[in-house]
Amino acid sequence: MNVLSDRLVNLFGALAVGITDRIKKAAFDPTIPGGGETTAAIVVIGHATGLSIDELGRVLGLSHAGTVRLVDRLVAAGFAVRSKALRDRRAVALMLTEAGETRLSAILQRRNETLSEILSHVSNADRLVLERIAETILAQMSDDAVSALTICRLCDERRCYNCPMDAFGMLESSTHRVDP
Amino acid sequence: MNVLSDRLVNLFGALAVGITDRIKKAAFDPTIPGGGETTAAIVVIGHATGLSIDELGRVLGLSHAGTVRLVDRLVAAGFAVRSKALRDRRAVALMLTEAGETRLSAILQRRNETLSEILSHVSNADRLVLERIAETILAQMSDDAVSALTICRLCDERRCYNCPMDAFGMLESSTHRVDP
DNA sequence: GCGTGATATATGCGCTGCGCATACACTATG
DNA sequence: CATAGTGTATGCGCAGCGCATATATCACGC
Repeated sequence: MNVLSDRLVNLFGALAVGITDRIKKAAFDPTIPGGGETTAAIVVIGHATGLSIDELGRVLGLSHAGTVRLVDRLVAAGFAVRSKALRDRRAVALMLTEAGETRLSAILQRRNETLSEILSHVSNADRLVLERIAETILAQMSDDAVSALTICRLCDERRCYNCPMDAFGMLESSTHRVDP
Repeated sequence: MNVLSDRLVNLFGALAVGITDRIKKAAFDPTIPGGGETTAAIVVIGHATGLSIDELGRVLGLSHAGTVRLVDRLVAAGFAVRSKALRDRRAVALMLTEAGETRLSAILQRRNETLSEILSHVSNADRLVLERIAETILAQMSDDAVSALTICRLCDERRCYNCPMDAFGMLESSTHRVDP
């Protein structure tokens, strides 16, 4: 067993909590109805376009009913649509509207700005180590596409070249994103 | 301006979100009534013993009324008590009961185990760098005791030797913790 | 000492988001 | 074509929170 200092454990935990607070605060959009994970829902739908309500609920850790209401709010606000799934006529294929895509871009931009500002105080050499550490830990924190998407539910995955979470595959119902 | 890769931004953000999820899941105690930040309240009261409801509310980011109800739940469950503040007879000095201390220990232990397991996959050399990075970032993320406590609201501060957040001082109403 | 504004706490009220139970539609398998 | 399984939707009630307000105490000026 390695020597693992209590101090590192605490600093690392505090860092995660503090950074997450900042991310959520930055990503929060008051024009999107509903608090909690509603903002994350837009990111997830944008990334895994065509996913079902059931899958979205598992990614966000919500009950089925809660997810239906969340989607109701998103649809009512004009940010997402329920379209017909290709394979399964029971299922719904969720996708963003133009307005939803606009919100998504704004969310991701604010998130990226916040994180960039924070990371700007870390030296170039340390950034390389940090990237390796993050990659190592992330790779062992997920089992499947759902848990990977849960962790990445506020990520700008289009700008995550060689994302380690791609190894966990995609959701059943989501269509492949076509790169612009 | 330094070169800051989009990939690092995303991995770092995903890491923070994923770790925070794990921490909150580990810290969550079903025997404590009320979700949300109720668990964190026990940690905060344990650390800043004697703090007022107003201060607790600012640390947790809740309204005054919400904090009063949170404390109501904690008191009803027997985990905390409202005692009389020394200086100000309007204010309440919050402190944990024996049962509350027991819960606190269990919460912190589960948190520490979770984080230790995650960090066990990081090499010793990288841990040194990670500790330095965390220290650097944390030091510039706080302004005062309230924001420092917010970030540390799930920390085991008794095991955080030379904690960088100590630089931001203590809350007005909290009495100094006496080391055992 | 006394009045005035600020501060700390407590409570009535209503809203929102969520989960549970249930109903319905479609699929899959025999 | 019957039966079990899966995906979605909805009635219902609850828990947590914020807003507005009331009460007690403090701080300060006169």
